[in-house]
Amino acid sequence: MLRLSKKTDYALMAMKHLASDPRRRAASAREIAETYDIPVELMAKVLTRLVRSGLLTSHQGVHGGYELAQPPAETSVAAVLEAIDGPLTMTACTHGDHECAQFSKCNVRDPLRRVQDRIAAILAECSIAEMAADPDPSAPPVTLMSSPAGRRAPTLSAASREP
Amino acid sequence: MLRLSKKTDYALMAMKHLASDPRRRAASAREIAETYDIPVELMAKVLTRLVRSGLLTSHQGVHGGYELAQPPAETSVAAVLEAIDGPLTMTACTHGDHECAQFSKCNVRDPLRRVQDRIAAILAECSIAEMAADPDPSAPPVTLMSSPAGRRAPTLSAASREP
DNA sequence: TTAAGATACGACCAGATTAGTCGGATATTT
DNA sequence: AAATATCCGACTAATCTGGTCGTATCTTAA
Repeated sequence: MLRLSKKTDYALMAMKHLASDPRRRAASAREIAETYDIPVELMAKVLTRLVRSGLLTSHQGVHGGYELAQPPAETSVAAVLEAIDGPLTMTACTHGDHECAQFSKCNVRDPLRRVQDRIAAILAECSIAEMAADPDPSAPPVTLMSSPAGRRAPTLSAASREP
Repeated sequence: MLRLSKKTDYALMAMKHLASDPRRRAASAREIAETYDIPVELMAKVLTRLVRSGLLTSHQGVHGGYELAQPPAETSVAAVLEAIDGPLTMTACTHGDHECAQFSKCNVRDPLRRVQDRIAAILAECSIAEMAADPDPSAPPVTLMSSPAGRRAPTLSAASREP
């Protein structure tokens, strides 16, 4: 059913979290994981993959954490998918692997490749910034009355969700 | 990686096979399976799912088999996917299932849904007829010198597609 | 009437993939 | 030195998937 892996979900959540964090400082794996109820170790694993792919930068030590390596408008959803799950492949034969038993006789290879290209285009067009523009249900879009000087913007208080 | 299941691949192969079969008569599961080197029982299972979804009609008995229930231009790739793997869902929460542990805090649900909608649109737009229009690599498009009297009309191939 | 060729259906198994866990190493700030 | 981090690999458990098997039923043709 063309489902995204859970790790990819987590990666996108983290990317959006970082993109919409007004403070724009490093967030730790623990912080992100707890915000969204994700197992910490798993979140950490996902984040290091994003670092290795160049989408995040990391900083160790007491006030370390992760930051976006690029402005959110320049990171595509496709890039995040690929960072976690490897190249986008709808079928076994998409990337050179002629391991599919039907390879020589397959009659849908080329048409499917075209469909895949169109899907890849959609994912490449959609940026993290666009996702971040979407109002976060658990964090009201705009400061309604709080943060007079914008110190701790309300987005952070995802913990104080409605009961 | 958004990969199609093997069963879906097989289903699409079968659909295209039927769509581009010039004879336009029922093809048996065995025939299709052998053409593409697919395990017969598995092919049969896939085909019955397509029947149950109304994309094929079946006919039992000695000269039975499967036929397209509709003209190929009216069956979308999306319909085939759904017949085999159920509704298209990129994420766990797409269709009402609030079973995802992150449901209440998820910040990417709505944006992802929009992405999914766009992908679904692509799959809905692409018909089996379009796939069949694509030349089948293992079956050269036109009879080069055979069929002296045109019993097996050479026009069949992709040429005879134009509603 | 019977044999052959076909679909229909459900149960089952084995391998692969995925989600999640654990333990330990290393870096950085206080 | 202690606390808070990332980093890394190995491991387990659960789920999913591809594929198999057995059996029942239908339909045609000899």
